[in-house]
Amino acid sequence: MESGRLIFSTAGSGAGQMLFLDCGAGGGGGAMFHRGARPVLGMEEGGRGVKRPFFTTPDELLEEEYYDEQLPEKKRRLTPEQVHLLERSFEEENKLEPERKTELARKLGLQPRQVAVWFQNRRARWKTKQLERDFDRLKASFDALRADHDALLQDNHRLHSQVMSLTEKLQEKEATEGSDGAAVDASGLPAADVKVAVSDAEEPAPAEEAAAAAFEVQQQVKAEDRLSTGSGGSAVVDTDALVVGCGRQHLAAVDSSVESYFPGDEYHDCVMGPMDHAAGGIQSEEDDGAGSDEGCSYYADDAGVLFADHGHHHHHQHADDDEEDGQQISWWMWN
DNA sequence: TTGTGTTTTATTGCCTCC
DNA sequence: GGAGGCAATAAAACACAA
Repeated sequence: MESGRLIFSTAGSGAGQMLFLDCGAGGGGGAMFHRGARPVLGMEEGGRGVKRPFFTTPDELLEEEYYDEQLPEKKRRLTPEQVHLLERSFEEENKLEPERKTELARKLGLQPRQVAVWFQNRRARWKTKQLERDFDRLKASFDALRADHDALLQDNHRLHSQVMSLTEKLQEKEATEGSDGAAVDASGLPAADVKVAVSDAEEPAPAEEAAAAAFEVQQQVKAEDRLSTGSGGSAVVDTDALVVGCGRQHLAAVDSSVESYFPGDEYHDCVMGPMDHAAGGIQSEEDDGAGSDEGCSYYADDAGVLFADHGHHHHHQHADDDEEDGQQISWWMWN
């Protein structure tokens, strides 16, 4: 098409509607529509310079002198009143049904096409803003998570120190008692691996108490380790890295990265989700505070100590015995 | 006044839905 | 296949600093 004007009538409101199509500009924005009838809300002067009216009468459009004088016609912005009405309409509903489009066009003295284009552009702007808002929200969330992660790392270091200290004390105590011939390791397992075995004894020995305390601390350290060493500090933790055995006879925390004392197939049916430290609970991707995996629920108490509820059985890691059947629970520790 | 960045109006081409 | 939506893009209009 040559650069120039294409005039045609439209099916718009009222007789004498004319469209003027200037194809000279090329590219995306070359074509301009000019409405034949005078607008209800016409263009006005404002800002800088004198503005020519975008819309003209059919007579003006047909006057050659007008063309010579006005060409090349330029884009004209909508008046504040037009924009205001369009905005109000957009707030009510951001999609435009044909009837509403026609009605708006009639009210505003615009082509229905212009109204449709305005809505389209407005939706695009809204989407951009929405993306910015979403980004800000996600960034804030990420920053908070990172701060939490940093705090956990610090806690982790502190707890590691405590574990080291307690372990040293325990070893000293064992060495002293061993040299006196008063204490004998009855478990048959290497002393470096097994710190304590809680049996039917009513009162734990002092060494056992220390071991239990050290164990509890280490449990938390291990759990936090996994959280803090996840993918770039993400809150989404690989559940495979956090496994709790839920057998009938035993309850034990097993670190899959460390060689387990237990047969793997005995505890495969209970997988621990990540612990939500802030909430004092464990979160799966779908649950808040508690989750389940194939009949095995898991949660944490106020101290962040892990529970596992396998079916109707309820195990607590620092309980001395099973609440339901009183079966013996052994404490295990690893280095 | 001018150069430059931003906003607004509009087209084009592709896609989806009926 | 036509209508409508959307992404990409062009270009005019506008804002603003130097």
